[in-house]
Order: sequence, then structure tokens, then C-alpha cells
Amino acid sequence: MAAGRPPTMRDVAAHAGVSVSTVSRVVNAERYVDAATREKVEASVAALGFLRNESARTLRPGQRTATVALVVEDLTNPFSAELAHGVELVAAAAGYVVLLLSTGRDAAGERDEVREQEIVAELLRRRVDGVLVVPGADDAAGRYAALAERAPVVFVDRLPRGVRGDVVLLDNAGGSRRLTGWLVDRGHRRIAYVGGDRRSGPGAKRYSGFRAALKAVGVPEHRELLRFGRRSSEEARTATGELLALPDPPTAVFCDNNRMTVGALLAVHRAGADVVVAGFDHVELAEVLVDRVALVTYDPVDVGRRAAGLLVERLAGADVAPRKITVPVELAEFGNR
Amino acid sequence: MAAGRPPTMRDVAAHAGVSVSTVSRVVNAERYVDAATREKVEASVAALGFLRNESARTLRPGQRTATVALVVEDLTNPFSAELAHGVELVAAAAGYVVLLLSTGRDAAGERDEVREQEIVAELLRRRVDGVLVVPGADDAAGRYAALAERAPVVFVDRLPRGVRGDVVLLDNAGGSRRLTGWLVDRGHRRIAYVGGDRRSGPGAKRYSGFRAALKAVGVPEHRELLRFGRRSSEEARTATGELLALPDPPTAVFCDNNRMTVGALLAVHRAGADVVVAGFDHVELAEVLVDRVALVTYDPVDVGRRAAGLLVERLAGADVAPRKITVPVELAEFGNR
DNA sequence: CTGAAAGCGCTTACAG
DNA sequence: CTGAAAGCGCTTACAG
Repeated sequence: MAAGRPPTMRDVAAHAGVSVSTVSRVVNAERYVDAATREKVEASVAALGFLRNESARTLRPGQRTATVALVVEDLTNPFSAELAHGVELVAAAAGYVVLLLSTGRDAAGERDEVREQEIVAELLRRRVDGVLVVPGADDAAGRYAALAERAPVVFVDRLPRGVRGDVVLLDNAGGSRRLTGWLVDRGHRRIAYVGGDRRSGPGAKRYSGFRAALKAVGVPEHRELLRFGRRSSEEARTATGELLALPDPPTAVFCDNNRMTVGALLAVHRAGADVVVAGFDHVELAEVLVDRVALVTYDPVDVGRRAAGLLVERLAGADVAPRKITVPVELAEFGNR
Repeated sequence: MAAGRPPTMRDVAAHAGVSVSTVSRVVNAERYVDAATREKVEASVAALGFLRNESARTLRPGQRTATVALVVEDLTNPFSAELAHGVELVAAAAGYVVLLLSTGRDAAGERDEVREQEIVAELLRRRVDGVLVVPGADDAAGRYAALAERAPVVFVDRLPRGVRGDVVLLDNAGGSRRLTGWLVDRGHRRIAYVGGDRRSGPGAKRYSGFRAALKAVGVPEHRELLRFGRRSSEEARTATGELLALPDPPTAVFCDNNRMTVGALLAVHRAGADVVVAGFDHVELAEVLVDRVALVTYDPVDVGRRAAGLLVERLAGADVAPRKITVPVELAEFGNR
């Protein structure tokens, strides 16, 4: 398991009978190396199983670590996982390796700011070339500003206030508007809303799209049908159950994200209620659960690919103003009825 | 964005009026530093925003990179994603950072051995302290042997032939046996099998558990009811559809993994067939789709935690024979009937 | 085309 | 308790 120290360029040089500089040139595929010399060195590299120590290379000023970091809250979320996959694809193709860090939540479900600070310091210590962040909140400015000063940062899904950086967002407001419009077009007037945080980030945009769509056609928003701050599918199920039990229940439920949709689907299915479920994010098997479902979907892998693309461009020297990409979303309709 | 070179220990030393050695001692929290000196240095560290260059530290022989790598085939798979989360939790707690690499598959769905070789080389170049691998095949020996010689490797989900290393497996055979037994106990005699590769890895164990359970109670295996080599839920759905259309259809379908289960659930649901679905892996909402379902479940996050735990122990110096952990699985039963 | 030498930012014996 | 010096494994001007 511990097989001595790995061979160094010095070992290769000795083996090939050349200088260390020459080995370096060969390893770096530089020009101006005699073909015969090159072959000799390559033979020694192979014979010794030499692999250049990247830490040593990196030490020289101007040298890159060829490392990018991806900071997410929780990889358990399918959005983050697929995003990470897209990031890895593009990063690897461009010669970067991905460092994965999750910020997590503390026991109370609150953001762990100490951990976030520590992550930022760690990335700085490791001199990563660039960072992709899916921020947990809009107020992360202070935390990521120090990072953004030293390395390009691309934000995904939300842009913290006051930080400079490229950003990749979903068309949250537009998607919500279309989804709500779809319900209204089908005659729904009492539409419930089950969601998480309505104050910031994607949740805020989704709620604003919902309101805008209702307002545009003069359909009233019923305050008693709005449920915010739900964090899990269980909480969404309970909330939806309560809504269905109302004297004048909704005819449709708008769900803010996939956990909300899962909860709502369960509640509607169990109640055997004649209610349409409309949700943001893809939910597997949704269509067979409830008579009629509409979902706003998009490809998280693509979000990751685009975000990594922006970062790679920055690292390649694109010296332009911060850019913003809005990934389009699609409305998919399912149902037996 | 590019704010000059970051401060070095030399800058801190000058600022604090001490030597570089002293700065190093303070930064490394060594003893034998005068309290006043320490404070002075800490003040300078803070003033300059010094963060020790980890590449430079690493260069010294015997110094660790505090980096572990996780190699998976595809993070899109929820198993890998949750596993990665478990790994990250334990690694971070132990002071390691996680490098994420996916091997992927080529266009034809075949393993990309060149990419795997390149990943191994990359990890060696970066001098990672240890590696967690979810191998794509049993014959990966040659590929990971070079790695295992230089750094501890923990294999997850399958152990390639001929490689030394710790391994964390699921109780595949046991889970399959119980699941099959559950079906037999309920009177099923014509049980279909829909699965992927039956030759190696988890698939082989699951199939052998299935056979063993049938054999134990003298229930015959019906060759016309076995479908292997299915790779997606679509392929599983088609296969299940065919099985249901047989003149003498099965009364239950055993599914090898979650994609198979999703496909089978859809097929049974659409056909309105009175068939029980039994599957390995958790499937969200499975219970509301089909009248009766049994699933073998486990916690992939826990698998990741345990694998990372083994690795961290190795890195802490545990010099013991290769260890094997088998993560238990649970049988969960759902249904309206 | 090739080599000797300096230097990247740290850590670590070795003195004191 | 503190500092001067050597050295980790590379890269890169500078000569030749």
C-alpha cells in the first residue's frame, strides 16, 4: 500500500541521462526538444511510472491548479446532483477537476454560516482556479465577496445581492406565469399555492410569476389558499390535505418545487379529490398519480453544463462584464382526463 | 477579480516583525510559541488576510494533501448522489476535501476505459490521500491496482477481482432472498424477473438470491419469465408489458433495481393488471401506483458514510487486513390490498 | 536544442 | 522560544 516515494523528475533525468529541465520540457510537451531526446525521456517516464507532482507544478506563480470547486447545499437534492454531473462533464472536458463541497444545514434546518466561511477559506487556501456556487440565500454577499475577489465565481439558481459574478438562472417567473396561465385557461379560479420561502431566490420569482399571471387576467388571489414555508414533501402533503378539507376547496394546487409537488400529489391521490396539480420541477411518475398534472421542467444537467461553460470561458481569459444566462423551462402536461 | 498575488508567509513575517519559521509555527498551532508573539502573528495574518498555500505545504515529503477522491460512473443516479453526500459529510468532518470524478459511459453505453485510466493518473498526479471507487465492472483490477499500490482505496458496491482494498457492499443476495421469500409466502409461483446484467456485481448477487429463495422452497424458476440486460426504465416497461401479455402471465414481477421497478410499475399500472411488484431500491411514490408493492431499501447516504469512514480510518493509520462491510437492507411493504 | 541556477511558498531539523 | 538555512518537486528565464 505504501510503496516508497513516487519517482520525481530528478529520477527520470538520471534514468534518461538528461537534465531536469529537459524532462520538464518533455513532460510539458514543449517544442525545441530533439526527437531522440524526447523518446529517451518518454521511455524513462514510462519505465519509472513517473507522474508529475501537481502540487509542485502549482507552486510557480501564474501556474493554475486546474481545479474548480462546486459548492452546493445538499447533493441529496436531485437538482444539485444532476447539476454536479453537468458541471463535471464540462470541467473534465476542459481539463479541470471538480472539488465538491456541501454547505449543509444545521440541526434546526438553518444555514451553517460558519461552515460556509470555512469552505470559502478552504477554497482560497487550495488556490482553486474558479468556483461554482449554488447559494443558499440572497444575503450571502459578505461570504462570497472575498472569494470573488480572488477567483472567478459563477452563481447558479440565485445571485446574492452585492456580489459580482456570472450567473445562471432558471426562468422562474416565466415558468410560473405559464403554468398559472395554463390553469386559468382551463377555467380554474380557486388556485391554491403550496411553497417554500416566498421572500427570496427562486421561490420569490415563482410566487411573483404566479401573482402576475392571475393579475393579468383578473383572477383574484385567495389568501386562505396560500401556504408558504413548507420544507418537505410531508409538510406539503399536510398543507394540501388541509386545503382540500376547506369548505370551499381549491380546484387546482400550484406547487413551488418538486418536494411540494410530491406532497400535493399524495394528498390529492389519497383524498381521491378531483383537483389538478401544477408544479415546478420534474417529478417522476407524476402523470400516473393524479388525473391531471402539469409540470414546469428543465434539464438540471444543462444548467450545470452552462454554468461550467461560463466559468471555463472566464478561466480562458474572457474579460467581459458579468454575464447572466437564463435557462428556458418547458411546460409539460400529463393526464388521463 | 484578479487582485494581485495573495500574501505569503514572508509577507506576514515582515508585517509582524518575526521570521517565517515563527509564522509557520503559529499557523500550524504548534506549541513553544510565546503568547505575545503568537498574538502579533495572528494579528498580521488577519490584517493581511493570509491563507496558507496548500500546494506549498503539500510539497514536503510526508505532508498530506487532505484530499480524497470519489470516482463514480454517473452522479445522475440517485444512489451515487446520495452516496456522494454521505462521503462528503464524513470526509469534511475528518478534514478532507472531496474530489469528484465521473467515469461516464461512451455513446454506445460502454465503459470508457481510457477515461478511467486518465482518472487514475490524475489522482496519482494530485497525490490524493485516498480514493473511494464505485467500480463499473468486476474486471477493473488492472485499472485500479496501480492506484491501490500508492494510496488506500475503498471500493463500494462491488469489489473488482484481484484488487486489494476495503469494500462496502449491500446485502444484495440476502435482500433478494427475503424479497423473493415474501412473494412466495403470499402464494406466488409464477414470478417474473426483470433486471440488468446478471453476470457480475450487484446484479449477479441479486439474481442468485432470487434463485436461492425459489430453490429453497421448491418453486420452479420459469425461464420464459426472465428478462435480463435491461438498462433503462423504458426497457423495463417494455419487458414487463411483454410479460403481462403472455398467455400465462406472471402474478408477480421481481425488479433488479430502481429503474426496473419504475418501468414495471408503469407497465402494471397501465395494463391495470393484478400483479404484485417487488423491487430492489427505493422508488418514490411506488406505493400509490400499484395495488401491492414490496421494496428492498437501504440508505445510500449511510453507505457513503461507512465507506468514507473506512477510508478515514486507513488514513489515520489503521494497518489492518482489508475489511468488508455489508450494509443491511430492509424489506418495506406497501399497498392497498 | 540543452543545462545550471534561481525561485515558487512552505516545513523542519539544527543551533542558539 | 526563535531564526537561518536547506530542501520539497517543479518551471523558467538565462546562457550557451
